[in-house]
Amino acid sequence: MAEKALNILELKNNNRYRILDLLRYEPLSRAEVSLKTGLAKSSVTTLVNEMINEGILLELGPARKNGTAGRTRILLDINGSYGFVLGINLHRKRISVAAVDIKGKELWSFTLPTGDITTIEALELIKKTLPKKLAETKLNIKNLLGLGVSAPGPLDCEKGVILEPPNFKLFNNFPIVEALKKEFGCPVVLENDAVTLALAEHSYVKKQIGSSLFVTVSNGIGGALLKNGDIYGGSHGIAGELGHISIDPFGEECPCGNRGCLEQYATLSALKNRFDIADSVELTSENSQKGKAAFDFLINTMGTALVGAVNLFDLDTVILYGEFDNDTEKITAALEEYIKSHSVICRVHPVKVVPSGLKRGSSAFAAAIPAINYFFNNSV
Amino acid sequence: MAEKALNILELKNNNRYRILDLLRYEPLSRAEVSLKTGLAKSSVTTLVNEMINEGILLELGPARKNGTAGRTRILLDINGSYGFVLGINLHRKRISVAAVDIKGKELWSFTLPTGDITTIEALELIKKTLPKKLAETKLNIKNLLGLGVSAPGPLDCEKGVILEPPNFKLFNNFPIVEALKKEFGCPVVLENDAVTLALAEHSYVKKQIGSSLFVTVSNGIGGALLKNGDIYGGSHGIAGELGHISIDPFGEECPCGNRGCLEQYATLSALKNRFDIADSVELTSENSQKGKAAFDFLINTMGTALVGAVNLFDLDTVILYGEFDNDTEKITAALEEYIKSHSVICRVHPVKVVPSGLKRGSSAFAAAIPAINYFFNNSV
DNA sequence: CATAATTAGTTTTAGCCTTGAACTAATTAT
DNA sequence: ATAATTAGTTCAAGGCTAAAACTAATTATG
Repeated sequence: MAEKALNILELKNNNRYRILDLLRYEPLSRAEVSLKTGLAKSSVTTLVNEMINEGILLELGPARKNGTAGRTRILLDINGSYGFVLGINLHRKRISVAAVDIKGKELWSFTLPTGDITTIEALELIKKTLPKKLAETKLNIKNLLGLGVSAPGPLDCEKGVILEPPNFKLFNNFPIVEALKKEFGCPVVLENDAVTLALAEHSYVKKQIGSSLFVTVSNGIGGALLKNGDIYGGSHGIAGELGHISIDPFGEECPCGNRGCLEQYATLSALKNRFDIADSVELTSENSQKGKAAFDFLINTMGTALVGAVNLFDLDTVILYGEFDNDTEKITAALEEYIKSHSVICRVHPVKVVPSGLKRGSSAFAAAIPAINYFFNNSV
Repeated sequence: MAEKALNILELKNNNRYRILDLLRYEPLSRAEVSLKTGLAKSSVTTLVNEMINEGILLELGPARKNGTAGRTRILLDINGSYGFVLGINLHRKRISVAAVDIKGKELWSFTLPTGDITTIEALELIKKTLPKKLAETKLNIKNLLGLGVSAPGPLDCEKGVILEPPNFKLFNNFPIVEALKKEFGCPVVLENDAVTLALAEHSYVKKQIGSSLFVTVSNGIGGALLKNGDIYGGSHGIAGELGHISIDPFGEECPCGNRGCLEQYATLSALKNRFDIADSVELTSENSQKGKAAFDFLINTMGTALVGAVNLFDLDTVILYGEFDNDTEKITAALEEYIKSHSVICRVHPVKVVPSGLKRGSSAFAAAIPAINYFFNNSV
């Protein structure tokens, strides 16, 4: 209700966006689009045929519905080759880049190790490398429909500025969005990396219905909150900071200012230090006592933070992405059990904890998603 | 993006609702409405004049803008006497009811002590008492535009059912919305009590911009999350359960299943038991050592939970409502200080902690708000 | 195998909504 | 007193969607 009123000119666009948004998840016939949007069949015909002429949509050809009479449907699909976007993930020690077509297909990706580079140097690196790579892979910059940038920690997405991230000095307070917009002449959107991963999971792995929390575990612990596929961004687009939930107010001091933050306990490196284990495999090994202790510790600490999140957010799904590749199922099952027995809400609505369907190293791909979203509906 | 597409018939209604929604907060002229909605002046004229004819809007008469040339504005306002709604707050030991006109003015309210009553008896009591009171106060049931019901704890707002609340057996799993709809023949909406209070604060005390958490402290501790005035309801409309955030995983068992829940520490009765203090006055008294200890304890426990909420939600305001009437400013100031020094986000965006502007005992009034919202925009 | 039934998609006409421009109305600036 | 400014209205024009009647393509049925 807070947005501007719709004038009649925006109405058409609005309905076009709605149709596109439906087709992003699965090919549908005109009849099905009509049913799902509530628009009249005739309106769908008009809008769809316009978009086919413009090249955004494709007809996939006839497709039979099993065991029904009547004319065969003609499935519609987004035309992937209409254009593409670039995703750039900024990381403490590397920058990774991916090209993704508007259907969500990754065209290529690569990683640049950066080491101790300055902001200006990093920007120059991006400016030089991207056009070269585009030329090599025969992608025309004219078809570049947008650019998504993701980074850890607090950002100001509206202003397009990365804000003093802990353990991350690159691009500190630098107006990266403005700089890239100027260079590449396309829309540029900045988003938290956990947010982009959550959106990627929702759009291209499994549509998230209801309220879900996407948790990333690597150097730090990040999180992003989704409600029916929309990000809940909080006041400054930095909601979901699970890593700095205090699970022990008398615990060690954390660089963030708080004490006993989850991030100090439940990352792989923290567990390695505390329990002297070798790797994530040892966590779920039957033979290692140290591994078992570390596993229990992980479940208790992470579980405590998640119970808080479940109670506050009324979650029904928690998605885990990151370091604990090995036997993720065992970890998610244990966390689910922990939450079930420690949350009020769960007595009524059980929470599912599942591993992310995204493969590791999807950050650059994920960074591209907000740019695709922006293309499809002018909003991240 | 998830809703249905707009057909042209809904467009008009949509714009009417937008205009009404603007006028709920302050009287505006047609020109200002045009500016704020983006609708053409001529469209505003048409829509507004229609609504004046229908009796929903009123012209307040000419009003000068200070120091500008031109014709005087004619301020528009919601017509309070167009109709009213009833709010019913269900509490462990009482039911309170309020009549509120659609401008948000409380017409009357009263409280029924219920004691150990059964669900059926309580329902009968409501069915009998309300029409009697309406007749007494000369309110015509024809002008009853809606009915809002609020209750503590987990609910299923969509289905209109109160779900096994802890410490609250009344209406347990009872389809209250259906029953009342049948009896009174108007829309009935069910909402969590903290949610209704948050909406009341937003609509009739101070418009909440950004992300805010409304915290209620009484027998238990509840919470509701607002983003630009819209409730973030979570998966089942029960987000914000601050009271069962664990602040000590090794603490006492809570009836909810978790351990060391905030609710076990930071309510007035918990503090009374733990520190042997007399009342909330003692908390902020200069002379009481016990009071000081209790105060510090309150700030630390509540602060810990709030830091978690701030980090997860990226809050910029926390609003406190409830038991700590005495010297609330001192408590909010201390909490603000605690959060400032314990949250990552706050280093970038300071969080404000403020006492609610609602007077105590606003539950029934607040319960009516979702019904008003429903009247204005068909959504809670 | 022909006809009916069913489902998909298109064409065309009509109606509704918003708009923009030109207007009236009411006030201040000079 | 006249110009400038802001508020609000009227009305013709244009754009979007809807509904109905249509064509198209397939399965069910005897």
